[in-house]
Amino acid sequence: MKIRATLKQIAKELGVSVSTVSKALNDSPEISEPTKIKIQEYAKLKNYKPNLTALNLKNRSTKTIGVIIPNILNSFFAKVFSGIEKVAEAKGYNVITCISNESLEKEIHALEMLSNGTIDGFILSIAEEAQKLGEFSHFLEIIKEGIPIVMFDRIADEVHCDKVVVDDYESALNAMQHLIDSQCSSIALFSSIDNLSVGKLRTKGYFDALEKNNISIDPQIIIRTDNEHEFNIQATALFDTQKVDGIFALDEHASVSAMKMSLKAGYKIPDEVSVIGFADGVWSRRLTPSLSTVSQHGPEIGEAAAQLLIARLESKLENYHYKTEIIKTELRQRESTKKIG
Amino acid sequence: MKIRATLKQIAKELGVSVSTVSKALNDSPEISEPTKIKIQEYAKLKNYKPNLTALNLKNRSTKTIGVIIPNILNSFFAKVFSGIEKVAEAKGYNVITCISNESLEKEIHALEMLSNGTIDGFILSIAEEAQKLGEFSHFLEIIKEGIPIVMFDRIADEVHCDKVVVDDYESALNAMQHLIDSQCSSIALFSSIDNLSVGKLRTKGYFDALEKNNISIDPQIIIRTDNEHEFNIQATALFDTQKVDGIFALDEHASVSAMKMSLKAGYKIPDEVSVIGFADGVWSRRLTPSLSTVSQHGPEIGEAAAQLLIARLESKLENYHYKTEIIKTELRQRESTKKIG
DNA sequence: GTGAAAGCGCTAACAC
DNA sequence: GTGTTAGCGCTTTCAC
Repeated sequence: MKIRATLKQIAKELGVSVSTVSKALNDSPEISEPTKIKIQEYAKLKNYKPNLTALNLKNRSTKTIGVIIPNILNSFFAKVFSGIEKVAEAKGYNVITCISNESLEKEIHALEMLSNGTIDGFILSIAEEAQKLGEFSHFLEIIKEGIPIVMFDRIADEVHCDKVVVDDYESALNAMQHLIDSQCSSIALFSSIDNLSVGKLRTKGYFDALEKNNISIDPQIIIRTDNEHEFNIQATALFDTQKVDGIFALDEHASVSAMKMSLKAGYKIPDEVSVIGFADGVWSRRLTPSLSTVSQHGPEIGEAAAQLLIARLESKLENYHYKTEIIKTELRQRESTKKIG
Repeated sequence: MKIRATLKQIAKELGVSVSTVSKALNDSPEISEPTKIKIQEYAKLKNYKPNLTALNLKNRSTKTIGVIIPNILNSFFAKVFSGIEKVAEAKGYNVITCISNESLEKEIHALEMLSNGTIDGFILSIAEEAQKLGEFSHFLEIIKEGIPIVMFDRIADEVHCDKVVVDDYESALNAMQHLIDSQCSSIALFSSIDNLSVGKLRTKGYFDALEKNNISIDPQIIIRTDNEHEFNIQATALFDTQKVDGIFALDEHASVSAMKMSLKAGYKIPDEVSVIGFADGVWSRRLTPSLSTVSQHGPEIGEAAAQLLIARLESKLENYHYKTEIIKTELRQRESTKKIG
């Protein structure tokens, strides 16, 4: 194990001072060409790399972004992450990642662990548990310490910071309108994320779309749960007892279950029942029939969040005006919904 | 923006020396109880957190693992990542993540960017481009600098380091045997990852299984490509011209295409054609019919890799004996294959 | 043009 | 028991 070359070492071996070496390697005009060349070549030979930790200490900045994601196995978050990483990489930032696993405790721990000089700022989406309990004081603490936070997707109005969200309410309205326009009149709501901010917004879109179109609400065909197990029970029961001609699903599990259960119940999709859901695009296309989805542009969300954070980190003047950026969704019509002529 | 509390500051405000504060906060027995308490309470009040960057500089270690992943949108890597993160978190390590996006250049860049004191060691899976070109010198460089690397899944025999792999060859043999035992005699090979080390191993398993069972090789029903586009062309052609009663697919795209195209071609699965593939378990279950897969235990791979790396980092004595750990796969029989009585 | 010295925040050996 | 000092690796004034 070769030990890493340092300025001091090079200086000694070349019989010059540390500061000369430093300046030479930074191509300072103070240093004469000959010495500069000599030092630079020697450094290359020795494979010298400046120690970033030391630089960070000096600069009081680490060029590192902390990302806290509730669940990396959820492809939406993986996509957002890829967007963050892309922008970060382009701007010379590192990304340090923690997974809260939807747990408040792990979220707090991650925040603690990184808020000690390791990172310059956070990008995060709130853990389910925190959102369910309405517990956001750990974020406020961090912000009070002067570390900027950008929240995406699952946000909290109580926390003042930059945010990137999807127009969940609008996109629900929109998706519902599409179902209604294609002659669905008895549209079920499928949600296994009723505890999340985004779930609530989408649900509101469902109700408002019905109201706007003078369709009465049928509580029998509405499933609002906060976990997959309970969802499965209720959905199975629903298929046994109710008839629907449309399903609006608020999350991936609900979307796919809607498809699978409809097929099993003998429905023809989309002739007898249309399905629209929030789900991963690649996999939705792979289903037979393919699933129409509300596409959330995950990478763009990540990119926007990273832009926002880096902009704030690099703006000298403190700008107390927090921005909330809204990324538009898109309705992807595939085979699970009827074409509207 | 409140400025972060430092030892120096606290020392001044309390009228003691920096080292007293440091010792008090580290609960050193050298310090008397009263002062200790006084200092500790004041520190808590000021919300003091030791600056990790400074500590890292002092300790010449960062308790941070660099992870380089070819593509986070591939759920296999996301799973491995979650395993890495879990172990790292448990052992008090941070995880810093880069995505090579299958590009050699980005892989080199990530390696460079982090090998300057930012991280203590790497966990990575080789980018497709690097593997295709057989270009591994950048890894050797890093190892020569004394930074340990653990490779997983896509590895290179040329690089001596700790490794974690799946028994790709064995699991291919195994999956093939299952198809053969369930009376498939004309089994297609579907691969869109023929350039990867894992793809080659699985392919070898395919051939050897055929040979062992005295089934002749039919080149007409073998698709070996290194990209999805070319794969789609060849697969479409195959379904137009050939008849098969079994498909062994080496990657997710090939697996799902096999299902979708079979259904479209009017095959009954599994009665007329059986399909086994390497693919994500959750989504395979969601397909109709559900897909039988070779399950790779992604999280376990990540956990093993992290264990291996941390063990090496924390072992004082240099142990030149590199380990290769093999994580067993499991054949998950679902609806796309016939039950064997 | 080159070097000495201070300092980023922290710890630890060594005085007192 | 408490303080002084040196040093981790680097940059940057300020002398020379």
